[in-house]
Amino acid sequence: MPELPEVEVTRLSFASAIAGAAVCAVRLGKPLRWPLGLDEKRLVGARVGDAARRGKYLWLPLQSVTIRGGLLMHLGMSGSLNFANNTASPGPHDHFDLQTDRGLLRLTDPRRFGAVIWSPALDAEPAAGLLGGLGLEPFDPRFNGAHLHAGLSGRRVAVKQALLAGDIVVGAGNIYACEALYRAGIDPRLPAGRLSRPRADKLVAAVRGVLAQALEAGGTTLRDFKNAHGVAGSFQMQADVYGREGLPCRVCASKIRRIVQGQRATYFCPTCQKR
DNA sequence: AAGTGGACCTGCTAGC
DNA sequence: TGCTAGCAGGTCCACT
Repeated sequence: MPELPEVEVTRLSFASAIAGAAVCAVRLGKPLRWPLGLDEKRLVGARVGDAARRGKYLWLPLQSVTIRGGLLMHLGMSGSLNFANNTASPGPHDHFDLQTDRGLLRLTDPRRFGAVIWSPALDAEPAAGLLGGLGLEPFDPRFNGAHLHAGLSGRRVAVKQALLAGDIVVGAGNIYACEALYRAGIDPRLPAGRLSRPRADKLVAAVRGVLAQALEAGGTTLRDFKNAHGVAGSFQMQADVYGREGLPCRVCASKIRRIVQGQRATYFCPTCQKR
């Protein structure tokens, strides 16, 4: 489900409401991708700080007299967070509850590819080892044509897969990688190392543009994405290629094609996007 | 080192 | 109507 816009929309929808809250209880459901890494009772009494985001990870600082660190959360493919006052009893897919004096933060994740991990760090950067290989944030000014071009150079994988890998720039998942390449007029099959410097500039702008627009639309809701207040996103209405196999390109009316790259679906316009 | 494929888990949809 | 195969927004890990 969640690419950067969805994660950021989620963060923005509950961060200010939960900041300063005190943890009253914690409930764990079925196992997620990794264990919490701490006896959950130790979180009780901790104060919640300002929620942050790095890539598709959320960072929730927690501090008490006995602990100091935070929860690194990932929504995987099917996860979503809800923050509300009413304490409905947990459903079969609710696998993490953080009950606070200001409401219940609940992770719902049917496929359980998501994670909630305790990390004794002061911020998300050094947390766990999971963030180590991440590339730049897409809105970081250092993410520019030169950086992208250098990151892609020498790589023989398709540019779409290189974008998805997240070691150059984070945040663009399968939907937005397809959309960005379409906007930049780049064939997703182009070997990464063959992307020219001018086209790298275009791709940087396209990645930013697509993510910014999706952010504004509240993210993409293909089946079940909702922000922490249960509101769906609407970017899917604006997608030019993703999920539009066989439909006419909005620019040239060619049929949008679907191929598979690295076991993931890729959608593109065979006319507008060139090698 | 970079590239590839498998793994994790559940639910929904299309097709027979 | 009911079963099955295939597919889904992510990303780590083992292996070549």
